[in-house]
Amino acid sequence: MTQRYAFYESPLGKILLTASESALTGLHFVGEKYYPGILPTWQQDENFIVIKIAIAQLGEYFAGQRKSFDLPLTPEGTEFQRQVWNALSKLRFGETSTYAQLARRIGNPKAVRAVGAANGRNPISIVIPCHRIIGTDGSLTGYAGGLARKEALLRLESVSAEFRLAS
Amino acid sequence: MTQRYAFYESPLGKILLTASESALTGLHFVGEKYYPGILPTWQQDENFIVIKIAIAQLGEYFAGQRKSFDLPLTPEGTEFQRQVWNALSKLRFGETSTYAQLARRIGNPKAVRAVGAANGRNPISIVIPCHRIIGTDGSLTGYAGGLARKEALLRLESVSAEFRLAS
DNA sequence: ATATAGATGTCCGAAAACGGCGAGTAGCGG
DNA sequence: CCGCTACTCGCCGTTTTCGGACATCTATAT
Repeated sequence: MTQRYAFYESPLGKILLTASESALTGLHFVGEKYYPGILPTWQQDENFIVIKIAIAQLGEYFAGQRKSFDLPLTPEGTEFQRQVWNALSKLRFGETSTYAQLARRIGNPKAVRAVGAANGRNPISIVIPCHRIIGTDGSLTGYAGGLARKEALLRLESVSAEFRLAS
Repeated sequence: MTQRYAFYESPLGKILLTASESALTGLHFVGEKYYPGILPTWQQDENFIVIKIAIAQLGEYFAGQRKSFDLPLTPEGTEFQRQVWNALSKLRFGETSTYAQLARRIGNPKAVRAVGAANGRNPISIVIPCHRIIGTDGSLTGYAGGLARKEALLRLESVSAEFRLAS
């Protein structure tokens, strides 16, 4: 099963999209913490249907016209990670939650730190909204793409980011 | 141990009274500086014996008919605070004292400022007469319920407030 | 197997800030 | 000089803040 990929120039920097035959498998800011790189066997194809749709929806999202994504996704990870990402996906545009709440949500209330780790390994940024998770004390704490991007995304979703930073 | 409470409309404003099973635990002007608020678990009961007596005696006090209160009290606070409130209670109607004198009285002559703080946290206003404490230079300096009320109480006790203010 | 690190949260102790003050000093104007 | 005001500084308990230690759970690397 060959992977296709393409780049998209977002307002927050260049993004790499990767797709399997039938679904999106990755969405990473170029050069971010866990940036996967490109294998020689992959083929670049910005017209591949899944990728095309993804890029279109991203455009709308950054323009403030879209509040939820509608795309086939197959994020690859362990059982635990998929639980976390699953719970993540239920957060809607503009909502935020904390690592502790998320841990409770998946029925593993003490696995707070593990949730943080899993959150960081989210392979499909933005679409799986790992940026909506902040610390219990309101601090942003971290983001694979850099805190600046996390703040920008939250601001885009009109969650008063300044307020949170002020505290 | 559930708390009961009731309100009393005094000439100086609405007052919240709270009581434990056997004694008065609080007496605050509504909205004053350290106003405690009401917890959902408390029950309103203006006919509870302790509260009833308190209200009756307050009525007499404000009418100028009563010069000392006769009520079971259990003010909650630290060791130091209870010392201060205890010493306070020995001041009689019409008497005044200073923060410095009070500090000496409890054998901690240098804790003047701390006495001021403890004074401010008095949970049972009027009955524990924190309003009878003024600055060494005769100024009223402060009152959780507002200086106007302090002055009014002192005037009610016929301590020539005008004289003190004039100086 | 075992050890280690991570996009956390809680707890506890130390340290600093904060008051319902007073005494002491320095400036001002009578 | 005298009286008054304004300001600084020491004092002490309480409250708030801050920082480090630890608990806890997964994934990754030996």
